[in-house]
This record gives sequence, structure tokens and C-alpha cells, in this order.
Amino acid sequence: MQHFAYHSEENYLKTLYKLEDKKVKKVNNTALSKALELNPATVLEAVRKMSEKKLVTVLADKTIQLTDKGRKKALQIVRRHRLWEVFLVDKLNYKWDEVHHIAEQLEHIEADSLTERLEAFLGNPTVDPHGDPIPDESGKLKRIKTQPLSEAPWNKKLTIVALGNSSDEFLKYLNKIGLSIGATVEVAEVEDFDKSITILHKKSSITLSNEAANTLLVAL
Amino acid sequence: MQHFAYHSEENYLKTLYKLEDKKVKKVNNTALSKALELNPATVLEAVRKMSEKKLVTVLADKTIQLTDKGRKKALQIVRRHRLWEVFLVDKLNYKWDEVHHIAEQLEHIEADSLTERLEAFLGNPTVDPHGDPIPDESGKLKRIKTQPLSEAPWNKKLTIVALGNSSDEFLKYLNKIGLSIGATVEVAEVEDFDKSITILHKKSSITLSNEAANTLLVAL
DNA sequence: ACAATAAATTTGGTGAACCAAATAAAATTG
DNA sequence: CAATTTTATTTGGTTCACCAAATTTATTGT
Repeated sequence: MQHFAYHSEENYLKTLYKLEDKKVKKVNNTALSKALELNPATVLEAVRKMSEKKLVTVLADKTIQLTDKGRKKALQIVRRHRLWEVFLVDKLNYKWDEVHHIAEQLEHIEADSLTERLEAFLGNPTVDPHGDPIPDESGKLKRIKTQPLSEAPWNKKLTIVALGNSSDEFLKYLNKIGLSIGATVEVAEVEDFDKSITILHKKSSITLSNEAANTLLVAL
Repeated sequence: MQHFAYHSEENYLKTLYKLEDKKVKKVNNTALSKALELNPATVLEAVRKMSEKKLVTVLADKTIQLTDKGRKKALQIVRRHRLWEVFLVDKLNYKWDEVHHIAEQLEHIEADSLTERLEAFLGNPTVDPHGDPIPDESGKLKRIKTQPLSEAPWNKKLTIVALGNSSDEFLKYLNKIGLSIGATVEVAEVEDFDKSITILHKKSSITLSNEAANTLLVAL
């Protein structure tokens, strides 16, 4: 009876999936090590083991890729993570920028039935509080068609449905300016000079940098 | 960034608390090792470390005792465990004999705010699904006054409020015969020969061994 | 092509939590 | 009280996830 839990493999797979999802072309040992903030030697060893287990493949050019088996496992973790985030926000009234750390722990709880019951309890949500889709039991996910706010048409009601990146800093920034998933906004003006953008939200106007507008995704 | 979590100390403390709670007089290394199903050498080393941290004291006769500090930590784990059990049973509709294993994992999630929010979300329950009291934030617990069913008066409506032991086997047995915390029963007859007891429950009569009747605790 | 740079890999270590087996100390029992 | 049995403790190992510092193997710019 070990009184500690190894989650490392799950974290490697999840991180590989995240990179793949972000369309990072060539995920090599260096990239993965940086993403995980781990020593390359450590990551190399872990990749070897996962490769033996057919969870990842190392291509001739050293690119590390998830196998279907590995991706399925990764999506299972992503599923758990996102469902717990919904729980924390919807049921325990956490703010969306506070839940990541806790969900990182909850995602590793092992119990086949737990995830399914949790999902039903939450009313079968399809997206997490950041607008990211929740994979189904088999690991499939419905990608939502979105468009960066920076490319959306002017003077039209738009709904923010997801974020291009859910970093803590960005979430806090959004909180500060009062924007969140589900918010209705309208592009009022785009500044030619720096592509900054002014939007209308709840009768007040907000100016966003092009970077921010690129990261806010609206329904297409 | 370690991708695994050490819960061992929490488990040692919790187990020590359980033994103390069960009024096991002399908890020595052998007793603790058996309770944890670990090698005595392992436990000895762990006790040494906890002793350095002033979580336990080893008496002259080798009895291992929790310090106030250690007991407080242990009660924190017990609190989390019992709150999660309530969540699993009340919200996710698990049966009370299915939740222990999952709660054992959930109890180690670290986030100060989580336990308090969970408690509020569950409506500040005072007992878990097995009738065991839930310690408050500071580690205090209200002990419920109970009496074994075997010693309760005859022909009087009694409410089962707790169990003397929550082993899987016992929980399953109770499930099978249809008894649970909150059930109202009445002692109809006690057999002189073997002290087995016949009770009335929802209009049907159930015969229990003395052992079972001893383990069912009714409100005093 | 070749030196500079970067990435991959190897080597040798660490600490935590575990174990089996040997030994020492203590308790029990005839 | 001496012999047996039970406990406690020590010793030497293991595995896992990690690291730092070489070393080897690309890659790249000139």
C-alpha cells in the first residue's frame, strides 16, 4: 500500500496534448521539458518509458507525438480537469481564474464512475468555465467554431465563447476589465496604427490591445 | 515541479487518529504497521520523522501518541474525508459502501478554501453517511451520544445514528438487510441463548447477531 | 565545410517511501 | 530464571521521479 500517488505520466500526456492542441509543430525534448518545467534528462527518461508503453512515438527527427492510445489517455485527463473546473465554478462559486490549481489535483483522482457521475450532476456541460470543450467519455470533443475578436465584423453583437489562452494573467486581466465567457460585445473601432480595438460591453467601452483581441474568441 | 504527491504523512496521522479513536490502548510500532499494512521498518522511519516534526511522541514504553499538533492535522484529514463522503452520497448518489476508496483520494486535495466551500455547499452537515461526526474547521468534533442497539430498551422507537465500525463487509451487510443511518427500528426480542436480537423495521422483522447489534449505534 | 550553437543523451547523484532479512532488546512463559 | 517468542531496530536494497554536469550528436550561420 503506497501512500503516494504518481501522476507524472498523466501530466506528461496532458502537456503533450496541450502542445498538440496549440498546434506546436515540432514537440521535441526541449519543448516538452520547458512546458513541464523539468530537466531534459528527466523528460527523456519519461518519454522512453511512455514510448515502451506505446503512449507516444518518437519520430526520426526526434519529434515526440502522442499515439492514439496516448491521446485517449490525455483526453481523459483533460475531461476530468474541465469537469472539475465546472464543478468549482458552478457549485462552489469559485472565480474562473482561481480553479486551475485545484482542478490540477482533482483531475488525477481515479475512479471510473466518478467522472461520469460528476458530469451528470453538473448537467452534462459541453464547455468548461474558460469556454474549452469537454471531451466525452470516449475522448471525442466537439470543437466549437470560433473567430478571434480581432477578426470579427464591426457593429455586430458577438458572444465571447472561448479564450485562445487561459493563462492566469490573462484571466485576471479579463476579470479586472469585467469580461468573461458569455459576455456580449460589439466591435466599435479598430485603430489602424496598432490594431488595438475598442468594444462596447454593457454600455461602456473598453479598449483592447490587438494581442488581447486575438486571444478573445467569439462564436462564428 | 514534482508530478506526484506525497500523502504518506497524512495517512500515518489519520491511522493513528483512528486507532486512538477506537481506544486502542497501546499503539506500538507493530500495531501501526499492521493497521497501515506496511513493513515495520518503514513505519519506524516515518514515526521518527513525524516525531522530529512534533506530530507524534514516542513514550518510554514505545507507545506512539499523537501530539495536539498531530491530532489537529489528523482531524483535518478526517474532516475532508467525511465531507467528501457526504458529497459523493448526497450529490453523486453513491451508496455509502462505495465511497470510502474515492474519499481516500479526495481527502488529500490541498486547498484551504476548498474544504470550507464544500462544507457550505453541502449545507454544513454534522455527520458523514456512516453517522460519524465531521470535525469543524479547528478540528473540534461534537461526539454524538449513542448506545449499542444490543443495550437499548425494548419496544421503543430507536434511530440508528452511527456505526461502531464502517468496514466494507458490514456496510454491504447493512445494505443487504435494508438498514442504514437514520433508520427507525424497535427491539422486539432478545434471545437469551446467544444474545441475538430481533428488531422491527418498516413492518418486517430482522434478526441480528449480538455482534451486529453491538455495532449498530442508536441515539441516546 | 567548419566553427559555433543547440539539442539529445549519458552518467552519476539525490530524497522519499517502501521492503526483506539480520540483529538486538524486551516481554512472556514454562 | 532460562528459553522462547515477540517487538524494536538496524542494515542494505529497490524503485520512482527528479537534477546537474558532462558528452555526444545534430543544426546552423558564415
